[in-house]
Order: sequence, then structure tokens, then C-alpha cells
Amino acid sequence: MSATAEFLSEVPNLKRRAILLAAAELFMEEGYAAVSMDAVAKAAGVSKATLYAHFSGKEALFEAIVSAGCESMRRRADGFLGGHDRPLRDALVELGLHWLRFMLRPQVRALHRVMVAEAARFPALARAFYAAGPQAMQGWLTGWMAGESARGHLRPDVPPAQAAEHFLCLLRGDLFVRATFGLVDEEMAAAELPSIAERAADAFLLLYGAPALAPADGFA
Amino acid sequence: MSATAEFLSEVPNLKRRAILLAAAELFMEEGYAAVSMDAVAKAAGVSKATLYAHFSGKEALFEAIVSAGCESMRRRADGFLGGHDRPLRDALVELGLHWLRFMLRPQVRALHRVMVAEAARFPALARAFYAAGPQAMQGWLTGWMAGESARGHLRPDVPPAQAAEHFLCLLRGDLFVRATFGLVDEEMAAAELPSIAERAADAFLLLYGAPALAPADGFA
DNA sequence: GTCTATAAATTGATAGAC
DNA sequence: GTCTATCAATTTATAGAC
Repeated sequence: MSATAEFLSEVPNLKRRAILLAAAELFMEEGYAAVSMDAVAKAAGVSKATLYAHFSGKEALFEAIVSAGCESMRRRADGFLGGHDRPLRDALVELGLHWLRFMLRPQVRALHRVMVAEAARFPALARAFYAAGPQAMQGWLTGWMAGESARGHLRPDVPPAQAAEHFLCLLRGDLFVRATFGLVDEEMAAAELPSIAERAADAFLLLYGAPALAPADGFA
Repeated sequence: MSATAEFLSEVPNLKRRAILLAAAELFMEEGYAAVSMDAVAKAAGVSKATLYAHFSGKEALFEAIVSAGCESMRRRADGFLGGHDRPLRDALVELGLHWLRFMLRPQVRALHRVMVAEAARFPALARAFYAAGPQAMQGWLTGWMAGESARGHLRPDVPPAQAAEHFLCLLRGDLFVRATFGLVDEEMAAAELPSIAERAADAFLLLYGAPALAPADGFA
């Protein structure tokens, strides 16, 4: 259950990092309102005075953690995209698998859940989270799709943004709905991921693949 | 911002209904942990003793509200499905529009958000919510798809469950991601919904429509 | 059932010593 | 910067009168 926030491992100051790590774990497990500053201090092994010496309050602490998570997401997402030198279906399946595995990590799901829960209390943070996560991914994928389109691998009349959006939502499917409710067993899901990625890629190619490259028929 | 929980309007007892309504509004706006029993009592216009006379504690109160929401979702979803007597594309667009409008209602989004946030604290409730909401919808749609398939309107080799899942996730698209982060302006989105439903229906038909019925080409 | 009043513990935040 | 000790306010929950 415990999702250690390794996206905070680069914080230089020792105590500050201990505080951020402890607070991140607590926030991701219990939610914002349920976590007390006492609990953070205790879990971090520091006094409350030290805690308040580093962060002006609970909100600032939360914002620091989520912001660090956002930066981590921005860096990570570059790795999803491969070049344009492979068969399109292979590239789609691998890209889809990478992305699914990332999105289903307990840490990512936990941060996602907390941010959904606190979107009303931290609207600016919610916007930043969406921009650094889903929007960034969709933006990069849109660029990648444009490249594929320019190479004649996609229908020329389809906007790359729509192709990117539809590929991502085909990947999410019902699995993500279950994941947001904590109903996905990580190990059980891992076995399903390849077939999900393949079905999404095949569906995508049928929708947006250039006629010559689309699979002949039935992919079920 | 205030999302009155009209799914509680059938509770007979006056004070009990007042408590449930006030608590639902508070929970949906502020989240579970941030709402105090004091605040519920005050908002409901009753004393705390009365509150505890009706509900054994905060958890029981929350469970009663979400359970009522689940029952409401179960009843409501029947209305989404039309018959099989219309052109498939028309039926899909109307079904999609109904469903999108329902899912984007502030009340539904608020309940969804709270349940996502509290899934770890109330695992049984999260399961019940998923079963009464997304799973029930997908189940009904699967049956409807099976009917369309039996009438020869869909590719015969496609499992109805996959067709239902993919149609729903094409409908969700990125709009739902934004909605869960509170980034969707309801009125602005309302204008986009028809075109989203139409694009989803066209994509769906291209994927799963019987070859004779699929649109000729480019639907972008 | 409903109320007022209150118990017992916890909350976010700070003072002052080192 | 870090600690112990503590503030005032709020938390869930209950006693006892009506």
C-alpha cells in the first residue's frame, strides 16, 4: 500500500527531504485533510517547529509535493516516445505498454487520486497537474502523430490531435476507471496490459491508419 | 458550485432527509475528512445529538449518502438506452449525448470525485459505486450492442463487451480527464458535446459497424 | 427524538530555550 | 535550524434534561 515518493529523491537538504517524503506518503495514502501536521512531523522524525521552519503551513507543504510530482511527470514522459523508424503497429504497442505501465504505478495513481480529490481546494495546482501530466502527454503524442502523418502512415485528413486523443482513450478503456476506484490488482493487470495495448493499436490503425497500412479486417 | 443532492429527495423522515441533504452537499464540496459533524449538524439545522440519533457516526452517514447515490445511478441509466428501431448512427449519437450530459452534471462529478478520493478508506463502497455506475452502464450497453449485432448492424466477430467499452471510452475522451480535475466549464462544454458524440459515433461505426453500414471514408 | 452542555482528544500553529 | 512545551480552536462523540 505504501507508495514511496521517489520523485523527491533529489531534494538536497536532508531534513527537508525527510519531511517531503513523509508528507507525500501520508497525503497519497490518506488524502489532504486527513493528514495532520503532527503526523507529518512524527513520520519525518522532526519536530513541528522544524516542520514550520521549512514550510509556512500545510498548504505550502502540499503544493511543494505536487509541484515536484509535476516536474517528475514532465521529465518522464519523454521516454514514452520512440522514433518513427519502426513499423507503426509495433511502435504503437510499445508506446501504449510503456504508458499503461507508468500510469498504473501505485505512486502515479495515488498522486492522481489526491489531485482529483483536492482540485476544488487547489485549482491552480489542479491546472498545473493536468498540464504537466495528461496535457503534456497528449501534446507530445500529437507531435509524434503529426510525424507519422507526414510520413504517410496515417490518413491525411485526420487532425493529429484527434488521433492522439483517441489512441490514449482507447488505451485507458475501462481499466482506468477501475484503477481510479482502487479496484485494479497491479499484478493481475500486468498480465492483461499487452493484449490491451495490442487491441488499442489495432483499433487505432483501423480508425486512422493509412488505407494501405490498415490491417485487412477483423482484429477481435 | 453547490450541488444539491436531489437523489435523496425520497427519504421519508424530515430531519433525516435534512441531515442527509446537508451532509451530501458538504461531502461533495469539501471531501470526507474536511467535513465535521458539527458542520453537518449546523447546516442541517439540527443538534449533534439528533445527528447521532440517526447515524452512528461519520462513516455511517457517508455510506448512507453514497449508497443512495448508487441506487439513483442504477435507476437513471435505463433511460440512456433507446430501442433498436432507428438508424444505428442516430441511436449512438443520442445515446452518447444523453450519457455525456448525465456524466457532466455537477452532482455526478462531485459524487465521482468524492468516491475516488475515499476509495482507499471505503473499499466496499468504492466497489458498490463502480458496480452501480460505470459497470452497470457498460453492462447495459453490452446487452444493447449484442442486440445490434444480432440484427446484423455490427461486425459479427466483435465481442459486444469490447464494443461497449470502446464506445464509452471514445465518448469520454480528454473531456473527462479535464472534468475530474475541475477544469471543464459546464456551459462551454455543453456546446461541444454534440460534435463529440458525433465523432465518437463515427469512429465507433468505422471500428465496429457492419461493413455495409460503415461510412464510406473520412469522418474528420 | 430532540435539545444544551460538555467531555476527551486532536487540530494548525507558535514561544522561547539552545 | 532545531527542539520541548504549549496555545486556542476544533474534532468526534456522549450525558442528562425535556
